[in-house]
Amino acid sequence: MNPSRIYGKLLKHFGKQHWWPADSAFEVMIGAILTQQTTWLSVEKAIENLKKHGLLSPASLAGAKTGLIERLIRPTGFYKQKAGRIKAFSQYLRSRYNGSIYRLFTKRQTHKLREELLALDGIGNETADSILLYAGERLIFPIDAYTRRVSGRLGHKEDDYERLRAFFERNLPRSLAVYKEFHALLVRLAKEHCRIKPLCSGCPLGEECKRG
DNA sequence: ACCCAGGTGGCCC
DNA sequence: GGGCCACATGGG
Repeated sequence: MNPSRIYGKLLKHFGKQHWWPADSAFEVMIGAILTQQTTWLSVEKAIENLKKHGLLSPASLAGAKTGLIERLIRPTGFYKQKAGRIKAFSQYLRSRYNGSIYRLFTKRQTHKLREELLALDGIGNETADSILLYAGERLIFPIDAYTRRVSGRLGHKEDDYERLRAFFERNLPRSLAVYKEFHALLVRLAKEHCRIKPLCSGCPLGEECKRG
């Protein structure tokens, strides 16, 4: 399969997705943790709750009561785990970077930053890469379950995270805008057409899909 | 009453 | 390297 051609088709069919919806890089990072294994609608509610309580900055979240964070993010599920993780993440930003997202991202090699993020509790491959791309403006292509499913349907055998990421990064133009948009488009496509019960009518991929 | 959601970490072999 | 499991609310 040719990712660039797929990207063109999806963009033409769906239009721009305008990811990542957030008011700040920190909001992107917190959203990236909250959105694990849940719907974006739930994350929006949680983010709204945090905002209402003034808890959308590293300093405020780092000092908040864990029980309060749990209550505010409950709709996203796994809320005890996630509350501890976003608090610990905020404390890490506070102690290591004085709460400055700018200091976190500026003058840092991407792969070093990636290793550093991966070492944190609750930040795995996809979350780290979403943060790097959408909050850090790094040329990293995140692989999520939908991207895996779509590339499988397109006949691509590779399933290993790093190899799949390398494949997309090798075959896409080196453009932040393209990376951001394509990842979002793949999610959109999979949601509408590649669920377990496939809804293939109207799928913009047509004959390219080799399901089964 | 199921099944799924923009994963991660722990444990096992 | 892989396969299973817990984590948990909310919507179809």
